Amino acid sequence: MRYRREDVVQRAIDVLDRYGLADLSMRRLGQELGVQPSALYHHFANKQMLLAALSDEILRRGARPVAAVAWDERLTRVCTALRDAMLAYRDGAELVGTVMAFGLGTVQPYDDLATALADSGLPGDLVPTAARTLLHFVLGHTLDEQTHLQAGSAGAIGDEPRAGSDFAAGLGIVVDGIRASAVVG
Amino acid sequence: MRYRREDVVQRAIDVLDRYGLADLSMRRLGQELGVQPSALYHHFANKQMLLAALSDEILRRGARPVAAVAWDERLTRVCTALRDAMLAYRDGAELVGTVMAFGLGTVQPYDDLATALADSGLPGDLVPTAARTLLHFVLGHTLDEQTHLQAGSAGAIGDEPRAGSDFAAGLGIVVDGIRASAVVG
DNA sequence: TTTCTGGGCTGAACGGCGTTCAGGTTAAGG
DNA sequence: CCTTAACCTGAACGCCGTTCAGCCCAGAAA
Repeated sequence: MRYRREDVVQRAIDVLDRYGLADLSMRRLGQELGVQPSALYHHFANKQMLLAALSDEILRRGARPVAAVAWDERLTRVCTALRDAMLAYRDGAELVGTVMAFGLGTVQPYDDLATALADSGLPGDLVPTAARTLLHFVLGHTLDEQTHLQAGSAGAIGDEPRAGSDFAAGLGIVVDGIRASAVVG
Repeated sequence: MRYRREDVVQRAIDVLDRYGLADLSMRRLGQELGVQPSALYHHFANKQMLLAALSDEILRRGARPVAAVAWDERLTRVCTALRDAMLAYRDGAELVGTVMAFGLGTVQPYDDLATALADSGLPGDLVPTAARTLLHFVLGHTLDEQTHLQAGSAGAIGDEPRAGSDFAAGLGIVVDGIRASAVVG
């Protein structure tokens, strides 16, 4: 059985979802494919690049077209779609977060936010700042949520549920802040 | 030479600041102390606990008394102090971030924020949400900033400087959002 | 059908890593 | 001086990412 790049990505996402990021090693993935670990280096320069490809694929699968609505509603939908995309796979938020921290992978999420912010009436030089602020919130909140969710489902201590509405509330705060800067500025 | 727990923490912070988190291994630290790696396990149950102790110590060293000023000014100072504390050591933000993600280490930063938010007029059930939102922003922004700073000082591509004022601007957005919820709610 | 070619892979090794454990050593209080 | 507990040794276990010389075989070209 010979594989192409996309086959490896698919299988890696399987392993990620079943065993978690910590157990997604090159050796494990090779074994899962019935292949030597070194074979993977014909598809990816190193593990970082493989992870970047995983992150991109997960975000691509979670991408949803955003309707042309009011900028704040649109912003909410983009952020929620990003969150949902990461929550769709085990350790998805951790994966996407580390890939972005290394400066690898798509900047699609940032671009989506910047685009939505263009209609907000925000002064142009605040758009990148606002986009990054939203990104940091969504990444941080989702990472937190996913970690606690998985810790809970692993039979750990009964962490307060902290409903998904907490995300909406936190996002509301940030969007309100953007609105304030948009109206005043 | 025999060491106590705090000696190990001090030396580990040295290694962290000089070589970075990736090169802070138990073997490396043992070697730095002239001690077998296994000796470290008499002071810490595992590496995670050591890192948690490092994180706590770094935050403790950066702690500053916050004056009794208006809640928003106070919030800004607490967040800035947290950022400064993490920026004071190489990979400080990454360290503190991972320790908090694992649910280890102090919750001092969270408590400080929650305390400052108590005077904001925010409805009580929004205080935890707002505190976490601020925490996610500060952690995410500082991690980003520190990563790019260090990449830049390593002679990499000339990333746009993105002045420290970007932090203030982003923080301003979130604080504005809190003010909006405080006034309306 | 045969030849060629290059993408995919093997197998072994290198130098790391966190962690465990049985037992030795040493500083400090009685 | 003796005891005791804290501290440490040395070796091993089973992982990890990555490199490299060379083999194999599907499919295009002749």
